[in-house]
Amino acid sequence: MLDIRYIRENVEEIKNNTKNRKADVDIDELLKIDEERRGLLQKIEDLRAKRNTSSKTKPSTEEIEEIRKVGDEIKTLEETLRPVEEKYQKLLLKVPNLTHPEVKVSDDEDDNPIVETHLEPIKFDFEPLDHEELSIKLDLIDLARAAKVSGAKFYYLKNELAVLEFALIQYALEIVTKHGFTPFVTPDLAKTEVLEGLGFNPRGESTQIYNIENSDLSLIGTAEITMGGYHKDETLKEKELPKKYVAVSHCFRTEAGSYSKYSKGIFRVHQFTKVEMFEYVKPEESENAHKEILNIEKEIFSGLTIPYRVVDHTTADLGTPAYRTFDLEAWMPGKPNKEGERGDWAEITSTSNCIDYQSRGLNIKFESNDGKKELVHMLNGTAIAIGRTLIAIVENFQKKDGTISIPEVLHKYLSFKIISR
RNA sequence: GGAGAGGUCGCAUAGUGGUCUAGUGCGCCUGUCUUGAAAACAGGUAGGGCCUCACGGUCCUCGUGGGUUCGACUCCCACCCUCUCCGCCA
Repeated sequence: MLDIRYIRENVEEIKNNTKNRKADVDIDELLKIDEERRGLLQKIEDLRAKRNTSSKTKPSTEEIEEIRKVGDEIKTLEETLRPVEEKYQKLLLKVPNLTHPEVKVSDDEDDNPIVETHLEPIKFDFEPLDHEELSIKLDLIDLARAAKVSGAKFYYLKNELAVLEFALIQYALEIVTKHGFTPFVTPDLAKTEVLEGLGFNPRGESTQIYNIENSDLSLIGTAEITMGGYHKDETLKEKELPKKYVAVSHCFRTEAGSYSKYSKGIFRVHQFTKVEMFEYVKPEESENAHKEILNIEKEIFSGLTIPYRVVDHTTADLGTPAYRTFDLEAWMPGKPNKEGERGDWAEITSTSNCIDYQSRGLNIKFESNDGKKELVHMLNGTAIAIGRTLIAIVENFQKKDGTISIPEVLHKYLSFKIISR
């Protein structure tokens, strides 16, 4: 979340930012509620102070009667405050993070500037299939039975693809740990307070998050949740920073409201496995840390020889907690482009610098060597999202004879170099 | 899941309705002493909100949330976590 004091003191900037980011939150309303809240708080505290001094020592009968009235008054005001406080919290959580000055202001989500492109899209001397057609032909996924057992947008991985899941995890872990990241396997569920502190909205309308009935737990949509919550309510020492983590988890998404979006095969699913990088750094280091994470993502996909490009999210496409976000988009020969032809770029990784937005929400600080305490900066980035990477491999490395070759960097984890039947 | 014990200021402990605005020890910081250090002695040692230019004031937090009471670390209820034993289980 943002600092309410900052919002109060920079109203125009916040309003402008909120508009640029197409966030659905009324700043004037927030400020009004905030004022109301502080007014009530002041009254309550004055009354409490009165009661505290009166009740210090044993009061007389008349005094008790008087204090009781004060108590009743406090209770009434507290009841008035409660809904105000709730509304205030709700509104404050909806205010998006500040935006990096280099981010392009746009109201078009598909307007993300292309930073660079690595490898040209692969040219085929035959009509390439999409991953669904190919995978079913080669008995690598089973969507029909997944629909029977779990519903639409679930899948079984079979044969070589099932094994590839683990090879990709190992490949990503090997590269990322080489850069000094500590490996983790995390819980797949987390508490509402953690989700909210990180800027996610687990219980709102059209949420992307599955909630567990009769509990305050949600299925995580990314290990960003569990690794971001890892140091909740902690004060880290300056010398232990940066903390660099890489975590394997399952990710669950309801995909509410995504009916019109591309969802062939396993492109858009309710569950997938992902290896995620997460960092806690000093404020002055977050910009460089963000670049480093992006470079690791590039290293991973360059290693796989998958064509990709890097895009820089516009204000319209930034998530609530992000200050700046870069995506890698891989070339997917089977995905139809806007003109309906086969072959398009598709998001395969995403890395965000959330600066102090999440650390404020979760109360994560660091103590500098001279004893000062300050909020840390928090960043996340995909090392590898298995499902979409499988799509990229299957589609890009398909051969005319219907087989699929496996990128060389993965060979050491596998007993096969080609998928054929 | 059942039975029992417990969760207090960085750590360890005391506190069973009103000098607890939480004591003591350790640790840490400052000072005295010392060439320096140690020891000894003295003092200081949480976080957050609100008001204030500031000095400062005030409120909240003893696992969490409710309740009883003029007043709750202390009493009642629910929940969470840890430990021991039993049961179940990959």
